[in-house]
Amino acid sequence: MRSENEASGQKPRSFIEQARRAQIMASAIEVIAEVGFAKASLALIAKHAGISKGVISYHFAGKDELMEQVVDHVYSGIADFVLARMEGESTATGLLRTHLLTVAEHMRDHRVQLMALGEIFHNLRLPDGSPRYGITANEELYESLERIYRFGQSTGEFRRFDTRVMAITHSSAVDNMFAYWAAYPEHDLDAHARELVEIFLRAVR
Amino acid sequence: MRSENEASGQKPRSFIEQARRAQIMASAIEVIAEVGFAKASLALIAKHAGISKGVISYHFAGKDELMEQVVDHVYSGIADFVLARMEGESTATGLLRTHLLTVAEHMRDHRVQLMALGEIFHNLRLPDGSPRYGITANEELYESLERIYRFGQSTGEFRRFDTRVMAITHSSAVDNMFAYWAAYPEHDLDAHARELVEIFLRAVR
DNA sequence: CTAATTTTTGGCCATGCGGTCAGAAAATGA
DNA sequence: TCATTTTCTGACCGCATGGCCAAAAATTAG
Repeated sequence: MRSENEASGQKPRSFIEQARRAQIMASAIEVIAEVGFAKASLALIAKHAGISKGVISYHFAGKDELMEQVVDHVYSGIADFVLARMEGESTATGLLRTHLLTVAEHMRDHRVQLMALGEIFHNLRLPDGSPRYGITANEELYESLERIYRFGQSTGEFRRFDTRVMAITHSSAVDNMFAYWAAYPEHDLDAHARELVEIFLRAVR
Repeated sequence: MRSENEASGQKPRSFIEQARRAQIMASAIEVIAEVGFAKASLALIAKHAGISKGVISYHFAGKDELMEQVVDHVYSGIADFVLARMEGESTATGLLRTHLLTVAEHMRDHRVQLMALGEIFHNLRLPDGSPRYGITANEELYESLERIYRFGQSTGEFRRFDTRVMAITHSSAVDNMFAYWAAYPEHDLDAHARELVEIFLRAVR
């Protein structure tokens, strides 16, 4: 989303600043994936990175900003990868198949990042106690999936159905494919994704 | 699972004991549903129940036991309700439809219980830091869903497919139907469930 | 009624948390 | 080289947590 010298903000980040932020985010991802969100304290993240705890406070406004940066980083990594692969597709069927297979392929190489993403997603809360990212944070994803399904309906590839329910179901199938594979690493991710293609293509036909 | 005087354990629970445990569990459910697992402290649960914090320690071995009792209680509530409704069904198609519709019906009347269940499921950890209930806690559910799908395959109602992937997808569709409705209470739960029936029956046909 | 037992209270404890800060160290620039 | 700025350290703060316990209160038994 942000290249490196946005017109909006203040001075550009120094080299050290960028490197430290990246290092701290990477450490946070690894710690969260290993011990879970609740036990991923700043002290532990700092220790794992081999730095003093104060450095995190120096480079980030607080724990919440660090977590949000991690989410942005990991999430845009997925989006960039998947959207690039979908660009060539012209049919709704092709878009659907490519989306499912590409997401699975990306998961294979980003296990810890996605585990951390899920932990933060489920646990981070605003100061008032309400979830920072709840289901409501999926709205953008739901809308882009609905666009594919409506496109398929408009071309006659797909039957009529509630596109919102289909998008929710699709999204949850992908999330749980990852969660299952994260718990059982020997599970065949690609085969799972191919099964999902079959399931959803039959469901919409 | 446990009626009221199991042969296994020690002395039966006194009346006061049972009442207090039920009261504390109910309070825990409401507090967790409202402020989330992380902020649901024993102090808050006690205050919400109008009792002193020490009472909880007196009636439960610790916070973990309280949480596990809540999970057992809510979970067996679902299982009892859904299994009773499924008893009359003789076809795999009927079992599948009944399962989806009955789960949705149960959700409608047990919003806070299920919100609390989800919070505990996602957040409770063993002393060593590993999840108390992860995806692996779904094994029993997956197996019972797989039994339905394999039954349908054996009668020729359903095509051949990977029953494990189907069970995971089915289970996640139900979980997210609830999560979406919990976030958007005006969402039509019954219509959602009927869409799921359509989706899965087409997927297996 | 009295003694024994169960239950409740409210304060206390050690622990770990996120965040802050003064000063040391390192990098930068003239 | 030396002054200035950036970066880092390690100690410290206030706070909330889960758990503990002595004593009070309530209940039960004889």
